[in-house]
Amino acid sequence: MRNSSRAFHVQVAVPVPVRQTYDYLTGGPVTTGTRVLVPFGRRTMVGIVVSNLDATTGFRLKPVKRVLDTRPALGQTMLKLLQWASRYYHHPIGEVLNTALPARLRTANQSENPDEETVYRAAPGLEPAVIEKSLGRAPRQKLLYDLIASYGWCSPGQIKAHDSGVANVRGILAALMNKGLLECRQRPAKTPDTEHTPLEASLTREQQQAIDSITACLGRFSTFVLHGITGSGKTEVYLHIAQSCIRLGKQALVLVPEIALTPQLVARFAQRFAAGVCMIHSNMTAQQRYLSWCNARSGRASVVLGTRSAIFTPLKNPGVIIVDEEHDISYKQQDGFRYHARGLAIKRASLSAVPVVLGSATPSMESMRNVDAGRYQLLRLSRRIGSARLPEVMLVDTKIFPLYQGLSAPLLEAIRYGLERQQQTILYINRRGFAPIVQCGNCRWRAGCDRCDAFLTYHQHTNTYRCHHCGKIIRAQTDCPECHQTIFYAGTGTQRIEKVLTQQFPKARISRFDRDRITTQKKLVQALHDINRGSVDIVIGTQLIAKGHDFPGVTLVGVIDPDRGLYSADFRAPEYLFQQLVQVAGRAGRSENPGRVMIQTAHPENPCLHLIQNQNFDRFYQYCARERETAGLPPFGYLLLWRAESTSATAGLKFLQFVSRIGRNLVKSNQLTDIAVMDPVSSPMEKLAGRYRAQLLVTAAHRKALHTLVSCWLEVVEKSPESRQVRWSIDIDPMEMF
DNA sequence: AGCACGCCGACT
DNA sequence: GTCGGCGTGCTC
Repeated sequence: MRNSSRAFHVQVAVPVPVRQTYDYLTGGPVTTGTRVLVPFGRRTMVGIVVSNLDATTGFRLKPVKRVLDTRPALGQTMLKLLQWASRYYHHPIGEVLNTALPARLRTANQSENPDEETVYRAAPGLEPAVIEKSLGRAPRQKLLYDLIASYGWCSPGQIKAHDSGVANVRGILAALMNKGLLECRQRPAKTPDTEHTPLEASLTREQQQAIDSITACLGRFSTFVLHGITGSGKTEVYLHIAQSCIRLGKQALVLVPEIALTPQLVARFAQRFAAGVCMIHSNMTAQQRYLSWCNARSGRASVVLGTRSAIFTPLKNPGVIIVDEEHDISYKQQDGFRYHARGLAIKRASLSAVPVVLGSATPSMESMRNVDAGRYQLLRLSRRIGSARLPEVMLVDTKIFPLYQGLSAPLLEAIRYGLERQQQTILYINRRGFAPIVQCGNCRWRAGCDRCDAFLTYHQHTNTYRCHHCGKIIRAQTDCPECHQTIFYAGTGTQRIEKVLTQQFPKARISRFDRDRITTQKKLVQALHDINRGSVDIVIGTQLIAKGHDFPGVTLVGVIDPDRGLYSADFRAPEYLFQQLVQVAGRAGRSENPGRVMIQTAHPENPCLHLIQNQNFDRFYQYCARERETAGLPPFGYLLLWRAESTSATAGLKFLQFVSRIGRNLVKSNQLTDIAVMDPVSSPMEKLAGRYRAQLLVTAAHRKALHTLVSCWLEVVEKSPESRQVRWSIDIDPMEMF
């Protein structure tokens, strides 16, 4: 490649798994964050300029093929955030930058300018007879044509907003254009009207204090933990803060764990801020996401509401970042670039000098530790709004009250009591299907998945055995494949509870609320609606039911089987159990009628359950904190997990043994204290979907030393031929260890 | 990640 | 004698 007279060099991050950038020649300096088309080996790729250089590298540099943006796709703050994230998570910069771009910008396709929109009007000067002839046999085209003719210049968005009952507006517009009945032109995109419905006037004193504290910090960085018990009105606080931002001409970024599961929160924002809200989630098409991205960047959207990846949405004028249900582990990406959206939210807020609000009924240990250390400010909502009180929680000892088909006599009695009074019940059981145990009564053979280290669950409705880990489905058998004796089904899932209740309460209206039944967003909304208008008496649900829904008619919550969560290998199990139970318990007693929660357990003496019973978050936090501090676990120590997977049973472990040898040598040679490299082990579920997984845990007392170690460690490992034998990854601050 | 180069088994 | 297996190495 000729080294021409062009004097400018740029460093470009290319989306490949390599911890390095590549230099190219340009005709002049290029603003960092700009997308460029570059030759890369035999390929042509879209990269991002990360810096301009004046020094020559000695390489025979290739020139950039084309500069793709007039305005950088990644702004300076976003670029800084992503470079920080790349270092923090030790993930290649090119891949990090790539995940932050909307899919539409990952290719060189010349994007139409989203700041302009196409508007249409009826072509002038046409004879009515001509129009009649063209549209006589196309009623939907006629409807739309008449609408446009009466409107004048209008955009597809405005046409859709008329809700004329016509689907496929764009297709029909195209048809009308083809017939020559419409003409079109470009115009600057219109800012949606942001007329708001008035905010709730009556706030509790605590709500008002929280709002005041946060709005007082608008314009500078500050981290708030909003600890609000279930039903205390956190959403109202978010809405007020967003409102204050908008008044200052700024935008609010709101993260939620899963948009599909929080239609009520989404609806409240949409109601308040109308067209000013834009959504970012995985069910949208690439084009829809891109439009939301553009609306956020141009400032047209005043509220951006999205899941984990929405933390990468550019904002013209950031005002506040809100992370709802901040403890939720779905904020942690579980593959590829394993970032935590809460962590990025805090970093982003500090770079943008805006406040960040972490809201939860059960804040994470990490956040509470930061409160203790004085880094975050704690705001509390300790009372429910209106006349609602927190439910009373009882433990039902199943050693005293034996279970019949998963249900104890006191729980059945409580359900009957509720039915007589037309009050609703939620039964929480975090296990789908009919029975999780499929076993031979004679030889003890048990049905397992051949692709995973997991047993199969019996699903009665379809008469199948299913693996809940890889999705494998096989036909149910009548007798044992080993000894041909009869197979029996033991244990309890949602379907069994449904069947038993139908027998026990034949007149009750029972609805099952799990992934098998609720398959689409539409069904979810329908099911929530049915519960809220009282056409259901008993709801049997998994985690799906626990998240953020407001059910005013529910007075009883029964927890069928929390014991699996009590004695798990994962040190975070008590925290997760607490979060889950507080969340599901919070569904009870949200209006005038007091609520009751009954937890069935064979271990009523368990301290964790006691703390849940008292719903004393602070004591629960202190209890967990003591244990974690003693063990040097997060948030008092730091974790790093090497993961490896392979189709061979031993390759992963072998690779990690190699990795641990290198790690230990580095620890020794650098005299690093307080860092422990454990032994590689098979993952708790070693085989998953046909692949064998292993992991290597590293603990450290200080983040900085661990960070430095990882950098050297990776360098050595990546250079080795061993690292090419298996698929491996590194997980900073791992949340789940399976 | 791709994509090519490179060195050993079953085929026209 | 070639076609093609996937191990190894590089991409400014």
